[in-house]
Amino acid sequence: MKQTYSISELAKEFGVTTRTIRFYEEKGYLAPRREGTRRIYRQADRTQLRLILRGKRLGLSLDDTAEMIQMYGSPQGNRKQLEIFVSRIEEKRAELERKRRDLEVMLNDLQSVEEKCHMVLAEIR
Amino acid sequence: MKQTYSISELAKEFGVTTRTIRFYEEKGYLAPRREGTRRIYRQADRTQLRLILRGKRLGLSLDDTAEMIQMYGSPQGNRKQLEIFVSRIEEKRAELERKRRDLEVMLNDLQSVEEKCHMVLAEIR
DNA sequence: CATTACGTTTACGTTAACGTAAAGTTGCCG
DNA sequence: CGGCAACTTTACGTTAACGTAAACGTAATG
Repeated sequence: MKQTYSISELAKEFGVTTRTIRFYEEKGYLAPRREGTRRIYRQADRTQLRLILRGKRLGLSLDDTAEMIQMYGSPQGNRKQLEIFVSRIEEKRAELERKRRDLEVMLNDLQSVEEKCHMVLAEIR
Repeated sequence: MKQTYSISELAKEFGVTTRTIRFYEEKGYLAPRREGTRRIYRQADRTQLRLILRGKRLGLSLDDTAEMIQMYGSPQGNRKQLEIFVSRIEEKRAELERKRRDLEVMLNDLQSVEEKCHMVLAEIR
């Protein structure tokens, strides 16, 4: 289990370009250490990148994803702030739940199409 | 149950702008009838729009979504073609399954954060 | 008949998320 | 020491998915 990674190692591992990784840093979503001018990524950076890419796959904007990642920290603030926070979490959850329903429907549709195909194929023979 | 809709009715119903709907038509993903110059949308168009927006919510590109919608038709072609078709379906399914796993994880994470919040809130009182 | 509401086409503008190219630095290998 | 491989910064380019504005048509309403 490696401790640190170069930018191209990370790029390779996650199937993105180095430009993409630098772009995320440029936007403030990654902050690797430096060794001279070289970027050094640690486990935490790697995790951060994984979370960003996960959000991306789900069609979230970088900003939205970053907001979600923020939420993963331990909850702080007074009662009022916490309640606001909870309601923001609820919003995100509602959005994700909707995506999940959409996903279920699409998967069902695909499956039934595939079954149809198999039936037609079985008949051809 | 209405038979036809104007563009702004559809826009309102789905929470998009008329520009968006015209854009989809411009790209060939919608083809409403005309009454003079006015666009008239029927149930099939409405369904088509719903499917497009569903794909969008899941972060699919318009092209990808259109490809999926295409698949919903009844399967055609000879054996070879059908087998290729099935494997394309499988690819889509794999992609969607991955999204689903991503979603599950994010939802779990959000839930546990929310629980933490409630615990902190309970302690504050 | 003027205004208001809704529709149309045409066309240029905008934003997010990178791609791509140029030009330079660093470290190691033969 | 020459050269390649991997890294760097800077900066302009690109694409999808619309936004926005102008300029016009039509039809119902006060």
